[in-house]
Amino acid sequence: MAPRAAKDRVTIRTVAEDAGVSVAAVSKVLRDAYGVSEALRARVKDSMEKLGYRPRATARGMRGQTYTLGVLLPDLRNPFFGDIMAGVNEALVRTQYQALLGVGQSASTLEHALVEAMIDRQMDGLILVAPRLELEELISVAERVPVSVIGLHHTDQSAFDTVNNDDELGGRLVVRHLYDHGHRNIAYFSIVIPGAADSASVRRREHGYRAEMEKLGLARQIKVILSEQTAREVQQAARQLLSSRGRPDAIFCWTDFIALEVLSVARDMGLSVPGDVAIVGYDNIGLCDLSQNSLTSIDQSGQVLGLQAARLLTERIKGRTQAEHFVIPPRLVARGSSE
Amino acid sequence: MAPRAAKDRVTIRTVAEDAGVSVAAVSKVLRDAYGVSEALRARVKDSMEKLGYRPRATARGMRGQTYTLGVLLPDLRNPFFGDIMAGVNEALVRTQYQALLGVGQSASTLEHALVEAMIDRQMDGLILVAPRLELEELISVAERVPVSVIGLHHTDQSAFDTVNNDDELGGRLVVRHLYDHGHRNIAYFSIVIPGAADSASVRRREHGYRAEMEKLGLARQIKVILSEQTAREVQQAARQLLSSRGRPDAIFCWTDFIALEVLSVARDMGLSVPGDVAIVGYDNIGLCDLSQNSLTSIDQSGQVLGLQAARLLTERIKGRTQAEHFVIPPRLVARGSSE
DNA sequence: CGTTCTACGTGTACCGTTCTACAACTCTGG
DNA sequence: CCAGAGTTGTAGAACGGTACACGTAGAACG
Repeated sequence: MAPRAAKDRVTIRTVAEDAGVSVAAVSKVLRDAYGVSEALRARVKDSMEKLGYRPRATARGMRGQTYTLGVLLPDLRNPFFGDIMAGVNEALVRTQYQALLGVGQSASTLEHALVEAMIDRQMDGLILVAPRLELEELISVAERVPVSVIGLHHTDQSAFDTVNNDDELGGRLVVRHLYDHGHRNIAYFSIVIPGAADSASVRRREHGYRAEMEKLGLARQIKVILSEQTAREVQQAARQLLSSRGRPDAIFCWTDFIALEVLSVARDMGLSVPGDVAIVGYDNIGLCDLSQNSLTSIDQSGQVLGLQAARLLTERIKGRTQAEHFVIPPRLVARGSSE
Repeated sequence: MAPRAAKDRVTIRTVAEDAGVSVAAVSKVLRDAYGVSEALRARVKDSMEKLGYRPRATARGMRGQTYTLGVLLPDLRNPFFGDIMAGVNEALVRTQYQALLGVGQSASTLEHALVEAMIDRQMDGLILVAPRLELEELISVAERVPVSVIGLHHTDQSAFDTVNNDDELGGRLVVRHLYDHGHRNIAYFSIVIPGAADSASVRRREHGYRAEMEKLGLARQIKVILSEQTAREVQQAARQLLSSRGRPDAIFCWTDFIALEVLSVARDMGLSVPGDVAIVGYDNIGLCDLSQNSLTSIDQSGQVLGLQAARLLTERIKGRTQAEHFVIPPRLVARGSSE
């Protein structure tokens, strides 16, 4: 059997006894509920302190809240999600809430299982980051628990809140920037996301790219490369693209993580960046700043995304029923890979 | 109020009724407990399927297990921890257990709070990755819940299991490799970890470095640089080191994450790598392979670390009381930054 | 044939909270 | 001085599982 502490565990009853009040009174103090005098509150808090009392979240979950928020991340190797989590934790510090993460590995079956697991654990709310779930399922989840989604522009949905940067504008900014630096043959390097809705970031950035290309009279130069997500496939697609006859003179990669791979292939092939080909990413992760990468990117403030998502979620838990959709303006950060 | 489903929630009682058995019988099926016939098990499983029953982890936690394992990670921007999590999840797939993560941001107060939060949530076991907690506290935690530690060589402890690679050997391998490539003036670039015990990876690697240097008659060349963890401080320390008169011709960085920063500074200063200075990291994260980094590193198989930690933890939960200490042999992966 | 096992199920106390309903007490104003 | 309103505290029923103690039936045994 697992090692357990003796039977002398301190519960709400121990505290009540010590403070000479009822269990219900202690519970009220715990929840900052209405109907306790300052004197009683102080007395109970003293006892809790003295006894080192900590409320058991599992027990609370039976009737009330667990004060736990679940965060679903697609992947842990892309440091961008670290930025988001930093924001989430920042929003939650000094609150009673605790964020716990699950990693879905960008697989819808895993994500589905994870979301269900979080609901089974009676989490008070979920932050879903770029989930690969059907809208239908998102709604079904949101009916059971407050949800805040990052990375999907479902701005017409009332069942859950969304937090995004303006991906379409981001795409336009990139094209505009490259155009201003003399590039015309600009490709968009994207990945295959089975069943990706038009609301997905990857699509919105593509829209922005297409729209700006057309606006600049470069409709015929529009080229979208689709690769599988794995490093191997990305490299292969990049190699193929860079060795093709109509090689683009600039590549807009849908994330920095992909851009770094493309950059690697370009270097490997002896191409000069940005001389032979300019490369731009998206997310502005810390690695962009390293001189060996010096990657131009769009900053979408992952930390702010996380912070806002957590804020909206706690609001919703508190009772808001109307949906809110938060959009952050993207900002281009120019570096050596494009100028 | 948060959106909740109606009162028709399906509980263990609903299932029992539907299957025409007692609640206890259903519970037994759920837990794969002894004393249920195949026929009954099948009948109950059918009902559960039909009704879409899912046991509430909060309720289970009150008396039994929650089937939840907590993982404490120091940081989410270093992709190495993604490798570890991949291993953890791999070990847990097709079990009843679910891993949930917390991020301690390498701050002992945050880590402390997180561990307590996990205990409050009645998690069945904890995997602590390179925790910045005093040994005393580790033991205190391990007395309350099964614990498996990654990244601290407390091989004499019986209260918890440990999983590590042989960091000392790793350090030796690096020095040996650099020596073989003609380097003599080899520095160890490390970071300040307040109260880091001798058991910490960062120290063991240093030991290996020192030992091998001495063995090779390079005792007088031993040089250990200590920097704060932030990118800013690391860069500053690296710049100082690389512009000093006695500039080393090789730098062994305690992690890849740091090595990439040092590499950046070297490039920035116009130094040739490995011509002017060779650079070696530790962890062998995916980024090492990118041609712009081409970073020689020690592979410590993060995935295996995670997998073993999860395996040991579930064993301990099942009842093992004797400690196990798992060690993985490190492997040097040579790349352009050192040859 | 009676006794003892073993396998299979059941009944129900219990886990530690929250929350509803209500009692007791204190004011306030007529 | 008392009705009514507000405030502060209490009792006890949930919540949804687990696990212990026990009942029962059929098999094995001597």
